[in-house]
Amino acid sequence: MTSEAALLHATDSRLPLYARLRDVLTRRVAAGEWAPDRAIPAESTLADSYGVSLGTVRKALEQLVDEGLLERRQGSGTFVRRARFDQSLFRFFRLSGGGAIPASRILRREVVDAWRLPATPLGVMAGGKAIRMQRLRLWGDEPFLAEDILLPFERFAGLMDLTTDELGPLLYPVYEAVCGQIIARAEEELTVAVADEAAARLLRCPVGSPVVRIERLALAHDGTALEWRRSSGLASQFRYKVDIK
Amino acid sequence: MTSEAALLHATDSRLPLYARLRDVLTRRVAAGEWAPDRAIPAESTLADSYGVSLGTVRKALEQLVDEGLLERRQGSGTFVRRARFDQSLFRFFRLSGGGAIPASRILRREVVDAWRLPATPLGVMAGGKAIRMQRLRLWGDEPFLAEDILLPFERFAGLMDLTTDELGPLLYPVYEAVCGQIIARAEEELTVAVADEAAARLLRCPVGSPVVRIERLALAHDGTALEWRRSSGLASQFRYKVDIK
DNA sequence: AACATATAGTCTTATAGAGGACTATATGTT
DNA sequence: AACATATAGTCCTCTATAAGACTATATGTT
Repeated sequence: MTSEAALLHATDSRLPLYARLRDVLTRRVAAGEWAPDRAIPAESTLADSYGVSLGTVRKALEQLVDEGLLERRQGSGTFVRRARFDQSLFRFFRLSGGGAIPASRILRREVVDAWRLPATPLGVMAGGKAIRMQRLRLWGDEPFLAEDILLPFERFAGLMDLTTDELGPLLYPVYEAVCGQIIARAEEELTVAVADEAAARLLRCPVGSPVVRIERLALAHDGTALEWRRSSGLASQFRYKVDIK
Repeated sequence: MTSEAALLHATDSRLPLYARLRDVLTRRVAAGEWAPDRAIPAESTLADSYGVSLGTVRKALEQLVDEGLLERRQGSGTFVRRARFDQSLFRFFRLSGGGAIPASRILRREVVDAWRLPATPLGVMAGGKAIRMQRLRLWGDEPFLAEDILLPFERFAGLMDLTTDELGPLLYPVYEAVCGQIIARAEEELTVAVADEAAARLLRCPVGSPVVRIERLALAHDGTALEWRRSSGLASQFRYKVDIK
């Protein structure tokens, strides 16, 4: 359409055309215009809509694919990518049994005043109430990860209506199905600590043995913080591989 | 030239043209045809040489840039990228004082029979002799990393002619200048362990305190293993950030 | 010697078009 | 109902061309 074309060319910064188109499309995805796993308009359609050439569209899409926002399937279309990083655990922990998802046991679930929390993560949930969950992840009968999860109540109130059994081992799909909240990306920070009494009891290890601590802030497409969690895992199970170039 | 063009089109796999060109160029870089920081032929030249269009060359180069093999400088040329990952420490350790390189102290340097080594890394140096160095890295007067480095003697014999002072805080430039060995990439694996007596003494920490262990295998462009090292660092200084998508 | 200016060479952006490859759906046949 | 085949729609490869932007060097001027 001419309206969209005008809109694009109006953002008359010094950025090249494909970069402007990329930013425009990012905003449309962030605004939730297309649901995850849904096809966005075809390259040729976009080219027409915005009044640019096919190559320019392709270059914009290419970057968004690299960023992990989109996903292309030849012959089928270009799709909003659904983040699936519960597998991130496998990057960090050496877990026997390939591919399968470790079991979860929810130990606690409560609504708390956010401002009462020990260290409110980044002031995210300032003011309001928060849902707090404690969860244990285990491989078979062996616990290897203790999690402390914090969610802003107003967005995730629906969670409290479910039984803990209904929550299942993967939370992010539940967030989406029950609360309509979609996790787009996350920032993780790893450090090493020693197990305090609580952690030692949960992980069945001696007090003072080393644990890896993972703090994760999960964000929506538009950058608002949706979930914070701190996980403590047995350091003996920890392993991480990197390729450096 | 026609010879090169023929060579490219002869590799008549089912791979697209740009992928074949990419592989051919990879081999030329790996063969050391262009030194690091040296410009390779211009895009237009390559297009002519191989008898393909400019767009095809650009797509091939693009991938090599993404892989970290090449580097483009507008107006100037396309260059073989020099791997500079001594900064990888900063990804893993929270070091006060931004940017500066931590000091090094070489504690030991000797030639050993490779087959005598406790766990010959990947059987790399099988048979021959090896250079073994022990090094301590410190921030000011604070030691934070103890390194055990292994090199195949036949390639790195020249190192034994230098004083340990001449080695300096960065080894890879020395490898290149003195021995002509260029590190292209590396594989690292991180685990958590507890300090044994030797490590505790070096790092000035109690025996049994948690340490992060980094095992690195550094490789040449053609994939031959050039250096293996195991570093142990104070876990209290360890921190690693990731963005997940 | 210092500074401005031109110039050649390089990568970058953008366009247009043609044919191929792949996928999902519709259609027809058995 | 099951299976093959056609078809439309999508992304993918490759070509060709033109003008812009940036860098380094050469040249000229002061």
